[in-house]
Amino acid sequence: MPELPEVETVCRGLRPALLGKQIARADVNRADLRWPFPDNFASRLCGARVRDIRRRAKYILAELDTHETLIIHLGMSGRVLISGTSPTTMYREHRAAGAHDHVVLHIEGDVRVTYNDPRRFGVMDLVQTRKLNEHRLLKDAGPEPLGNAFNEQYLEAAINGRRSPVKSALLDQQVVAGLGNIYVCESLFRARISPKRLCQNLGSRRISRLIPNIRDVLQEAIEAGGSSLQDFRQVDGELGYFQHNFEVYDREGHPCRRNDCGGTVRRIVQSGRSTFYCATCQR
DNA sequence: ACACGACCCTGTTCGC
DNA sequence: TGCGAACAGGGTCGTG
Repeated sequence: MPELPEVETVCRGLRPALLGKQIARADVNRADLRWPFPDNFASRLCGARVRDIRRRAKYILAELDTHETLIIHLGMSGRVLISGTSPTTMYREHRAAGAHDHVVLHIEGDVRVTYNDPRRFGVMDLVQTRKLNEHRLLKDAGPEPLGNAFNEQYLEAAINGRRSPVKSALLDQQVVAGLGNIYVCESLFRARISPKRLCQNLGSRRISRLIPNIRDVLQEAIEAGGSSLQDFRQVDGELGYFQHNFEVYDREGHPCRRNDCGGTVRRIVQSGRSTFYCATCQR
């Protein structure tokens, strides 16, 4: 579920609840997610104050005043929910502890941040802030697709000579950081590029079309609060709305939405993942 | 170096 | 209604 727009939505929701606030207690309810939690995880969080919250690729980075940064990845099914009982907060009331609530941060002022992840493909780690960029999960990440470094010259060089389909290349987090299956499908549709086209046959015109279409679809999804499939929620429990704007994702057999195209959305499998596209207008 | 499949784990949906 | 197979937005690892 969580690709760049969903992670960005979570970050934006966490900021008002956490910035400048102290973590009074951390309940860590199991030993691991995808990997073990770091040593003394709960005690290192306890008493820390949150100085900054930002996103890099699909990672949430919470910088603490203890010179450490909490790294959170939502995997496929990770969710973050904020609750509170204080009348000064706008969050829904605390719920009973649920299945798969693996970590609960108790924030000063009776606010809770709950991390829930049924499949446990998520990750949490705590590292020295000054070494953040050397972290194994972050050091090889490609440029942010919404940043200036992600431009035509960069992308052309990054995928030049690759033999793989463009779909696979765009899913590679070293090529560009933060895209996932949904937004790659949607970007390729907007750019009218077949997901099966090999990188080496893209040509500069298609590459230049790709850049603004990737940016636009991500920006629009962020503004819609992300996409809610299954039960992805924003941190306050609200749904995201961008799923209503999908043009190909999960629309197998439906008519292509491009004016006068007349094609039908197809589903194929590429490197084990579903790809949705219109073979009539994507070339 | 690159590209692909298997794998991690649980929940939901679909076909019989 | 029950049951197994297929599938799901993530990434890593080993293999050829």
